[in-house]
Amino acid sequence: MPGPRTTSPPLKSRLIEQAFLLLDREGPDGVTIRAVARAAGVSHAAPANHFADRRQLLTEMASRIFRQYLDMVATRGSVSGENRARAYLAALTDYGLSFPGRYQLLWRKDLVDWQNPAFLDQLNRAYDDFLQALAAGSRRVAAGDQDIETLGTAAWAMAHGYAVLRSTGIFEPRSDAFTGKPRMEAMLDLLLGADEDQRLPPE
Amino acid sequence: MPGPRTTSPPLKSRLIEQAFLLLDREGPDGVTIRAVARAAGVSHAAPANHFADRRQLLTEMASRIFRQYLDMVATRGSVSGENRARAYLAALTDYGLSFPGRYQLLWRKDLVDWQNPAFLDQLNRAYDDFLQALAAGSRRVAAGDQDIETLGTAAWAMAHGYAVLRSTGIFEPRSDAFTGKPRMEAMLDLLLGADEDQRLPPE
DNA sequence: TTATCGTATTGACACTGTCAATTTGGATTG
DNA sequence: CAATCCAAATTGACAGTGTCAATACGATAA
Repeated sequence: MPGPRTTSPPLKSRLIEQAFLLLDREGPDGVTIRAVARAAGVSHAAPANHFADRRQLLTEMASRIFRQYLDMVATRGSVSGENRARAYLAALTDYGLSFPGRYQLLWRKDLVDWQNPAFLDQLNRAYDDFLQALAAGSRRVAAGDQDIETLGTAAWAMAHGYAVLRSTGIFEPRSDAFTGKPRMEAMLDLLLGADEDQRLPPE
Repeated sequence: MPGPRTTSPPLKSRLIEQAFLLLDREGPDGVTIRAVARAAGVSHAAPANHFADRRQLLTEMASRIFRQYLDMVATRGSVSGENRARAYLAALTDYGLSFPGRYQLLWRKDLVDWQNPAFLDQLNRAYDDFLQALAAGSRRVAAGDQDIETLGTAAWAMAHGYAVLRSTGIFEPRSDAFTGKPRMEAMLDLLLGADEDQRLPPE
């Protein structure tokens, strides 16, 4: 039996596709059920068959966004040779600046259901992996005189905060005055140490 | 003649008062023009005489919130004796955790007009003061081998990021495993140095 | 008294999310 | 093949929202 012959791309995927276009163009508030339906060429109530409500649509989008971010981390880590912990952090701000709408959505608790088990599990798994990579690359943690969670929280908060503040326009993109490195790299050096776990030669 | 007999407190201040009640109870999205008008006991279009649109109301609220934050910084600095830079950072997360709705509003670019000159000026002035305090308390900056803006950006981003992530519930309130200090303090130690610019005895 | 002008009210419009009732069309039966 | 069934899409409605236009109100000024 040759499987169910799908007559056209299922509406659900078309809806999500259009929703992402709206998200990138107009931000989270532009993603209304009715606008998505219009963009997909269906009636305003058609999406209700695939998403219980607006929050569920946005939660599903957030889940995909997070997966996309993790892909970026994996790619970056294996390509540039920087250690995995730094890849997590640098990719976070890079992603936030490349896709402001998607990034903003991720942290809008009112629009995304953080209690969603799939989403929560994905996030916890990533954070644990990040902490492990961080511990492996830090001399002070290895020596046992530094709380890995404090370091991890500090680094994650810094990367996230920088992404948010850059995307609001409060911070300008500048380089460190002494090293010439991009600001984010210099900031990570401050926290993680410029001398430890560097893989690239100082050029 | 005993002065102009004001029949009742001016509507504008009553509106803002009710708006803050709504903000604290329901978050930024609960502050609708109509809800504020209802709470103040006037018709739905009455606020239009005092705020051109919803964005302007929320921008005015954001301005007051920022001023309130600066007051908290000043009080904290003069009471605890910690240096001014640390007071800025600690107060930021404290405020964010004490008033989640107000803090969330501050960073909602879609709801608050960051280009508002008064608001922008207030923010820049505070940030410059923060940088100056930071420079005064840092040996490495004083020695001239550390970009003060990188340090300031890192610290500000970290404090803001931590406030946001704590208020979403991603991070739990815990103490540093080695020093026993609150997490935020331990994080600041990582960045600013635990040994420099400490005013309080180690108890 | 009359005129004026800032302020509040009423009413409307286009938009939103969500629910109920209905239609549709393809697959699954008898 | 024809009858049935059922998921999926449509239509229509309701209560909200922000915002605009026209109106009514009231104190002050002439």
